[in-house]
Amino acid sequence: MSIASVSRVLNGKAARPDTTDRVRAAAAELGYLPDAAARSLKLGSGRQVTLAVDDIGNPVYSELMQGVVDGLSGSGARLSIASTGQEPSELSALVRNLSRGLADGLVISPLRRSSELLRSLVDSPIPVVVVGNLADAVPLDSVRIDSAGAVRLAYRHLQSMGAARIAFVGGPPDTAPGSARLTAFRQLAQHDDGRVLVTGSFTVRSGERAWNKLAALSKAERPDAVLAANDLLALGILRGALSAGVAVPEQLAVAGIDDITFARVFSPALTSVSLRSRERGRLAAELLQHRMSEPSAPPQMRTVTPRLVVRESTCRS
Amino acid sequence: MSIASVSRVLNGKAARPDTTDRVRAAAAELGYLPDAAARSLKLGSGRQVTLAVDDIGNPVYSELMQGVVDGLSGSGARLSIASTGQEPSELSALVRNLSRGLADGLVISPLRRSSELLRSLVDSPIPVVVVGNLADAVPLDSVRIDSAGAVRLAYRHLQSMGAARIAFVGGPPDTAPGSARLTAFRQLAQHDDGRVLVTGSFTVRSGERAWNKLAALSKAERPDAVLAANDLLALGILRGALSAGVAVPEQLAVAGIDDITFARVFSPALTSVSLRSRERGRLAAELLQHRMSEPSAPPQMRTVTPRLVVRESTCRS
DNA sequence: TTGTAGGCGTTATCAG
DNA sequence: CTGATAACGCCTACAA
Repeated sequence: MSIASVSRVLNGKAARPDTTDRVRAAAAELGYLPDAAARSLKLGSGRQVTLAVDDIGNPVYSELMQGVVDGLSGSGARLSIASTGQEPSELSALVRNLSRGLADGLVISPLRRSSELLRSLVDSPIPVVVVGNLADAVPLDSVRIDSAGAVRLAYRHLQSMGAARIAFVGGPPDTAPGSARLTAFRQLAQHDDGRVLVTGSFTVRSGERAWNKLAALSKAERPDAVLAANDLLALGILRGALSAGVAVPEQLAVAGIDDITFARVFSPALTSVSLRSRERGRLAAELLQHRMSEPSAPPQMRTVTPRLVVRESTCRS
Repeated sequence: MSIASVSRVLNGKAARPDTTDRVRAAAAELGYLPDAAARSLKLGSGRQVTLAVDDIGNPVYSELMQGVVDGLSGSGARLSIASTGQEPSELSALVRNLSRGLADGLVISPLRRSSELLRSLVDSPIPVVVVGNLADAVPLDSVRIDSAGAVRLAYRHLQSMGAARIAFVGGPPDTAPGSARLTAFRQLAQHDDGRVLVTGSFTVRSGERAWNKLAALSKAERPDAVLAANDLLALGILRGALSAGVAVPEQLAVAGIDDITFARVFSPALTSVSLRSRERGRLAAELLQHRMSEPSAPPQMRTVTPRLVVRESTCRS
């Protein structure tokens, strides 16, 4: 029995039936498995896709991941996800060390788009798709959202529900979504007396702290609606308000952005603007596969339209 | 400049200073990166750990992952996580295809422990640590929990808060935690008239459906407390009860198991039994590293003690 | 201290 | 249709 025959049979190439059988039998007998490292070395690719995010603890990224799985399904590619989880912006280091053999394609959704990171991405030895709004000059495939549109959707909705003083609770302004959403709100509210609060992280904890600041305001200053830059912040506000005995939405309407799975579970259920994380993941996977099969095609772009999901936190039915 | 010198410098072996400098300069210039596949082939290991779970969408597994990251940090190992996400019990297939070169160690937390899966695990060509309660005869490292203790903690607590009729909402009985927690409850409640409901999945949706069944009960039969087999089910119950205008905890007390991050965010905050997912992840990573350095040591076991976290859903302060 | 050469397990080419 | 053989890129004796 020769090495070459084994390789052929296991890769589904033509072979005489009895040879095929003998090989299969022997492989089963010995528990033989092809060595993925060697195959990857020889072929120059191991059908391995990596998803890199800052914090897989955030439900948004779990959903993004589900989408990537959807988009990859049937292609035979394996997905491995890398999350720094601890230090933000360790992503740069992660990307730099992503040599061939570890991954053959990368989907990345970076909170902070430092120029260092972008350079690593452009120079990457493997195909890259970015989930986020890049500058047009960056020659990279990307899946984008209309941040300004998302904020506007929520803002107009709050107004239409009768809110007179809408406060904005933003995330860290040094992050891409943090700054985009903040800018969008300022744009909209420049003629209203909208109050703006900025927090240190996109977390429930930060949302609760933001609530405390809001609650300390004088009666006249206090908002009757809050637009939060993401759902975790919104949930923190909601939690704070409810604990303080403030009725939602009667005394305070609250809306978030992202429409995470838990948004509908909360009580009152959270009104939110869906950014279709799952679909974005799917699109990213498709772009990546296209890029892997056609490495020198011009950069592509997909844009996803935000959608308002009205629930109890802004509108008691 | 010779290949060997490059290899030596890049791996931190001794070399003359000026050689070192020249190599580094050239590497930076050319953007050279060692090919991980080739290195892995030669060395027989790529410092790559895989975490396999049924559904990374479940917050429990996100926390487990954080723990594995904690336990791995400083070891230089990379973590990649594999989630079937779609078909339950595709884990078997995943494990069977996990040849050398893809991963050098595996942490797995299977919902269903089919004998097929266990066989794959025992025969695996790479070290394996199981997060879950294996039969003692299975020669595998494992991180365990005291399921019966966890259920008892919640049950006794509900009793001590004055609950007279405690209903149990269980998960799928064909899963390991589903069956263990159900058995534990039956054991405890055999002399009480505790009602038992079994659901098809450990999800919020299933919890809501279970609430509908509970709500359809006659006044006399209706429970005054619910013990749910996990927090997602508990949240579903909570959501259902609140929507129906039932006061929690005054008319219905609700307790869950897992103590997911969102448990404290919910309003009323959910009483739950912590199974310390993050610590279990950390322990699993430690066991795995030990196993990788000492492949033929006898199987080890760690057990984590559950802890009751009392919050508003059982006890209005 | 540096260079040369062999082989890790696989696939692809080329004779038989 | 099958068997021998040459790379893939790396690390590591061993020789210089």
